[in-house]
Amino acid sequence: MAEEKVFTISELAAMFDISSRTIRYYEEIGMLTSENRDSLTKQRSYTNRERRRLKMILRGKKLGFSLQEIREMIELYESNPEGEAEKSMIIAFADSKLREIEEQIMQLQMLREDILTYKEKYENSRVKS
Amino acid sequence: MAEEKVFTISELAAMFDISSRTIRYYEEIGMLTSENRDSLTKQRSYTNRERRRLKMILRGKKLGFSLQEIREMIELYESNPEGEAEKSMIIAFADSKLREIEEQIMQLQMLREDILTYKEKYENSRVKS
DNA sequence: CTCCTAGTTGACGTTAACGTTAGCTTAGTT
DNA sequence: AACTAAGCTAACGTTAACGTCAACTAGGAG
Repeated sequence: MAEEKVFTISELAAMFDISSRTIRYYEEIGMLTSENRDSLTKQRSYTNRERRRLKMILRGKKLGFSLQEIREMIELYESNPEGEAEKSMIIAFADSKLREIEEQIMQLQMLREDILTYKEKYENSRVKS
Repeated sequence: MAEEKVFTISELAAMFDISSRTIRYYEEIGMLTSENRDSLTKQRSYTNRERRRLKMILRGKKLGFSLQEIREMIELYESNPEGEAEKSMIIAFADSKLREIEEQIMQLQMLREDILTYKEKYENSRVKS
């Protein structure tokens, strides 16, 4: 197996155009982990696994979810349910999130239509170039 | 013309399930106006026009936009451009917002797919009822 | 050895978006 | 007349999500 590439905190920050502080903050509140820190220098290092996790967090943010909501989704995503009851709970949670997301998509499409209509109003009133 | 119905602040708040304070706050930062306040009691009253405006604000919030961004969109929406230059600016702004929104819709659809896939994984592993 | 760069840990500062409380007025009961 | 409900202003409080700054350490470059 190829040695997996690891990143420093500022490399990771640059990738997503955020600050190092933001990454440390996410760790502070337990949304990101940095195991295998250099035992001497205490420097953090990140693997692709953490990079993907961070990407999920930032996607959630862009969609308007709070870090708290994102945390719940991710925890669910990475949970390993034991019994049938837990599985059912997960499915129920997923369903409710799905409805939320579908509602959001619909609203966005309506907003899109509104803006389009609005825009056309001005395009049609322009002088022919 | 029929007399237009007006609402008190708490009626309006109840309609949208928000607090009166929130409405006053929106006025404070200039996103909502309440003309025609009772000259003696200083009580605010709202017409359908303001109700629609509030609805737009709340829709924006649900979609994850900040009040500042929403303010810009509404200002644009209600602006009355004079020359061709202004119209072009409005159209350009609308286009950029449209791209933003379309991107957001795409991301949401991807998230939706992810959740669906994830959910099916658990549904298929359940015992037949 | 000196300097510079990157990183670290506190800890306090900041902004948006309201919540909460106090003290006052007015309108409508009882 | 006393009380209650709804609203008002002014002002301080709160939470999320970082920004910023100080004081320190380790690893190279020259």
